[in-house]
Formats: sequence, structure tokens, C-alpha cells
Amino acid sequence: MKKAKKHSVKGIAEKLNISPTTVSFVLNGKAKEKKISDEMIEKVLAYVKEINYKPNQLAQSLRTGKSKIIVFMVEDISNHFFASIARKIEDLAYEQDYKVLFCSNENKDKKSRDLIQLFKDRQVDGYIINPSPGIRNDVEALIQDDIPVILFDRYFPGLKTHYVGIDNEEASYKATLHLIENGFKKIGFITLATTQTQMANRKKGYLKATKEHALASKVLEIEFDSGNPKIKKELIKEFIFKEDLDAIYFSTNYLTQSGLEVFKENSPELIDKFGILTFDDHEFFKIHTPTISAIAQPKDEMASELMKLMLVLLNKSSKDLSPKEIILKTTLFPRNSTLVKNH
Amino acid sequence: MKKAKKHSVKGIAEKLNISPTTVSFVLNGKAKEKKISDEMIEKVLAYVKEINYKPNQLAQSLRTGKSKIIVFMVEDISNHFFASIARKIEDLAYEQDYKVLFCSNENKDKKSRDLIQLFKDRQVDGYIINPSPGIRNDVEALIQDDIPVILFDRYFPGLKTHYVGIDNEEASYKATLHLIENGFKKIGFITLATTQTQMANRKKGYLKATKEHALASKVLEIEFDSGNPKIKKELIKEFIFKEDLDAIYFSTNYLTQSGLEVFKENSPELIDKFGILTFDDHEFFKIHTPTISAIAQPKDEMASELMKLMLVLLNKSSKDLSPKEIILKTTLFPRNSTLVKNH
DNA sequence: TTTTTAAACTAAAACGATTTAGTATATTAG
DNA sequence: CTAATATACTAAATCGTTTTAGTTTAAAAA
Repeated sequence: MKKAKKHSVKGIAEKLNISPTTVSFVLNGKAKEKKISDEMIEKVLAYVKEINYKPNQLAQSLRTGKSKIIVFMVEDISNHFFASIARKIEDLAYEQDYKVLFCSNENKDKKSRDLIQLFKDRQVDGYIINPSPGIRNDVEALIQDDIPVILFDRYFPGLKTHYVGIDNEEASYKATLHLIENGFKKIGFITLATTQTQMANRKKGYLKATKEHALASKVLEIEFDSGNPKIKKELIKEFIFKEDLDAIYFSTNYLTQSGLEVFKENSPELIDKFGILTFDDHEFFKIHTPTISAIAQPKDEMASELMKLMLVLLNKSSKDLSPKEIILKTTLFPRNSTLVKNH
Repeated sequence: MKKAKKHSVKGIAEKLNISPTTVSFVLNGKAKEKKISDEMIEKVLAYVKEINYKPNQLAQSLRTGKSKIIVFMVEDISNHFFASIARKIEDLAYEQDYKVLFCSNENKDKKSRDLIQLFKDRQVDGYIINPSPGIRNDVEALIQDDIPVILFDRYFPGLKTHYVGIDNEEASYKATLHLIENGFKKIGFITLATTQTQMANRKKGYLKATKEHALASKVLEIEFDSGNPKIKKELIKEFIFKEDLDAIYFSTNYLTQSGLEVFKENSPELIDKFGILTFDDHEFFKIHTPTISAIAQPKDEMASELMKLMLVLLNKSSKDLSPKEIILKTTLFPRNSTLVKNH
């Protein structure tokens, strides 16, 4: 197999004895507008097809300032929730000839900032960001620079940005009601120690429901990176077994997993005495014993709303589009862990 | 906030009253070699630092032909196994100033080919590929073009390429022995209907072990995309309950999940009568009832070996490096599903 | 017939870097 | 004292596009 020599606009022009300008116009569909004759268009198109010419994206990007690349930055791309959305985003983007750079900020500001800086130098066209708590200014700076940014899952109160997410408070409120309706009276809430909106609102929902029903509210807040995972489990263990509870509600599947491990490792039989509910669904909750009730976020829909909005932003040169908030519906899947109880 | 004007080599040169060449030499560490004086170096570096200049990667890429982007193509990026490796690859790549384009080929040849074509136009520097069955020629073409390619998880027999993976036959053989040693005599093997190496070798290992111990071998092969998931589960259900078996060994966690669902949905209590073993570990296997024995692939190590090798390839202009095969060790985690049985 | 306007194309600059092939001055060798 | 060599820099080409500002010829208007 011989090394195919690179084709170029210039080469094509020479071969056809015309100017690169003409070739470029035809290639970019500006032929009509630029009064190129039909025969000429035909000729160029035919040759381009014959040699299967594909423009050099780098050169194109350099000239136009558009890289046709978008960034999808999340807390952890290996997390099932984010990975599923990423998978969908990928498809939608490639369909439109965009590439996606996926990256994980570990919910750390330094990492977020480093990544954003990195991408700025690469003139990425747009950002979909699941922001770490302290990057409000950086997000603002991007917006000031007129670069399309969409936040998702969490946002910065008061900062007007495009946003795709769910109504965490409402979802959490309803989920807590579900527990209450099923007879649970001493509901513990295990969440992350953070002021970020998604978690804060889930807590609000929980507190609202318990308060309304005059139930005690017991909350355990765990540091995100509480060093070693042992500590996390120790905290959960203590909370579950020392507090006087009849149900546990986890604010995110990251914690649920640890919680279920705690049961498994300590007293597997005891899990049936508790109501268990979790934010974020996972296939495995359907095969766990007992099956675990969960609040599912509409991952596919989130992905498509994100990309739909992003494409609009990418094609607007004028940034006249006022910040758009897209709030999607969650679904509560009641399963055995909160239904058929023997309490 | 005012829009920061773009800096450039040319701009810097003008400001300092020197030539762009000099600036470039200094920036690329060629100052000494090009006999630039120490004061000059100092001056340039100081100014560059002052204005926090960052070179335009696109321009750089166009000129040098290196995009500093690598592709990580897998079957499905939302799959836990691949997502975990991706997460690690990401870190290692960014450390070296490389970006990574993640993408999923769904194990389909057309998608694989489309993606490769897409990236060629973007002059990606290197490819890490989990190949679909029919893209041998495309991979060969990339290698002919002298572009770094590493296959992983599966390979093309006879085609010499760089490769990172495990010894699937050996791992599968040992896993089957584990079942046999724990008293199981009628072991069913559920796998995908594919001739791809990773699956073929897992089957080989299973067959070898059962044959050696004069046990019957019963294999169920399922089409990857057998239309609707119902059909897949129907097949599994029939296999599990109609064949006379005392253990089930799944060749990949994609099938294990369905298998466990089958048990859950039909007769949850029956799972304790079977030995259950799966290829590929998952956190949830530790909290399933019973806990599920699994063969774990060294995901982190795979990722680091992949990137280590990739970086070597990227820095070799000469392609003198003969194809390197890196075979890593798996770990068998025996858990309750194969240990404490009442059969 | 002369002037305008339209049609069909093109030359050359620009995007922002890297690199080859110099030039001018200073130093050393012969 | 001249020639050779080293030092310290630079002009201009190049990567492969896009786009602005033309030019030339033909047709329409005056």
C-alpha cells in the first residue's frame, strides 16, 4: 500500500487550473452566492469526490477560529450516571460533526480551573460543565468571553447561566413522602458535606417532608474525599446502627454503594428491617436483595437537552439568547426496600 | 471585564523589538542550541510570563503535524470496565499535555470505520482501540501510515500490533477449575456469539478445564445485539432452568447482569442452588446476595501500560519498535456464590 | 455609443505558529 | 593582517484553509 499523498485546496486548484478561492467557495456551499457557474461547481465537486478529498480540520479551525470540539466536564467520568450521559452526548455530537473531550474534575476547583485553562488554549467551541463548588468566577469569565457554557446537575445561585437539571428539592420531597406513606417514621438522610445546589436541595426536600409530618430529621453529612473509604463506612455504620432509625435515604448512589456494603459486611439480615431509598438509579438496584427503591434522573433526556441547547448556542453568533433553564422530570421507582416491610 | 486581546509570537516579537524566530526558539527550548544569548532568553521568558502567553495549539499543530490528541475507542464508554480505564487514561494523558477523544464503536465495524476516518481528518496522533471484529484492514492501514496504534482487550490473530490485554484462556481455565474444585460438576458457560479473541479464548479455557476433568460442557452463545433484551433473557432463562446444571459461568459482566435479573425475576431462591461465576468484577458483586465470584482484570494497570506504551510510540519518529504484547495478570475473587454451597 | 451593472472568477492576505537558510558582527587561527 | 569560524540574531517560507478586495468580460441601461 503506497502512502497516499495529501490533497489540498491548492492542489485541487492547480490540477483543475483554477484558483483556490473557487475551490473553497464550492466546498463551502458558497458557490451560488459567489456566482460560480454550474459547470465549474460540477467540475470541482466531481474531482473532489474522485480523489476523496477531506479538508484539513486543523487548518480550517485555525482560519475560522472554530475547533468543532466541545468539552464535557464532570465530576468523574467513570461514575455510572455521568458515563451514561457521556455515551449519549457522544452520539449526538458526532452526528453534528463535533468531537467531544470528556474530562473529570473530581469536584475539585483546581482541577476544574486547570482543565478550563487547557481547553482555552485549544479554542474549544463550547463547554458542558458539572461544576465544582468554587469555579463560579471561571464560569463567569467564560461567559464574558462569549463562549457557550451550559451547567448541569448543579448551578451557582444567582449566576444566570444556561442550565439543564432536575428539581432536586421536589424530587427529594416526594421521595421522602413515599417513605412516610409507607409507614417509616424515623428516616435518616445520608448526604455529602457540601453546599452545592444539587445536594443542598435534596436536603431541603427531605427536611420539608419530615417537618411537614412532624418527624425528626437526622442527617449525616460526609466529606466528599474523607480520606480513606474506611472512614466513610465507619461513619455510615455508626449512623445506621447507633441512631434510632427505621429508614435510610441516601442522597447519591456514591454513598448508597458504601451503605449497602456496610449492611453486607456487618449484619446482612438487618437490611430488611430498614427502608432503603436512594437518589440516582442503577441497574443493580433491581437485582439487589432487597431491590432498592430509587429516584431516577432522565439521563437520556438530559443528554439530548444538553446537546440540543449547545447546538443552538454554537450557531448563534449573537449571544442574544437569554440564559435558559431546563428542568426535567425525575421518576421514583418504588421497590421492595421501601414496600414490603415487616416493621 | 475587558476582553483580553490575543497574544502571539509575532506580537511578542514586536513588543520586544526582536524577530518571531527568536521568540519561537526560546519558547521551544532551542535557545541554547541556536545560540541565543542569556539576556535575550531572560527577556523573552520574563515578558512571556508577564502576559501569561500560551501558544495557540491549533497553529502549532498545523505547522508540526502533531495534534497532541489521542483517540480511545472502545465498545461502549458507559460500560463500567471501559469507563474505569478511560478515567485513568484521561489522567495520564493530561499529565503529558495530551487530550483524549473517547468514543464508542458499539462493536460495529461501520461505526469503527467511520470514527477512524473522522479522526484521520483531524490528524490524531495515536489510537488506543478495542476493535470490532471486522476492522483488521483498517487497523493495518493505520499502521502502514505509521500512526501509533495499540489494540487492547482483543486482537487480530496473525496481525502483529502493539497490544495490551490479559491471558483470557488461562484466566478462564483457572476460574473453571475453581468451580470444579468447589464441587460443581455441571457447569454451563454463557457467552457471546462472536469469534473475537477475548471471548474465543475464554471459551477455550472453559472447555479445556471441563474436558480435563471429564465433565460435560454446555455452552450458550448469545448474539451481541439480539434485538430486544427480552430475547436475551429468555435464552438465558431457558438455559439456566432447562439444562441440568449446578453452576453458571458468565463470560462477561454484560451477560451476568442479565443472568442475575433472570434469577431475580423468576425464582430468587434458586440462585443459592447454583454456583455463579463471572468474568469482569464490579463493586456490586460484593453486595449482591449471594456475593458473586469474579475474575477481575487489572484495569488501572491496563490503563497505565497503555499510556506508557503510547507515549513511547508518540516520541519515536522511527517506527523501529517491534510490536509489543503486554499481557497482564488477572485476579480471581472467590465469593459466596461459589464457596458456601448447599449442594 | 457610453456607462452601469452583473457574472464569473482570482490574487493575496490572514490565521499563529515553526524552521530553513541566511546575515552581520565578533573572535580566533594561520 | 586576512581568512575561517563562532556568535547572535532575523527574513521569509510554510502548514492548509478562508475571505476580502479585486479584475475581466459580457450584458443591460442610458
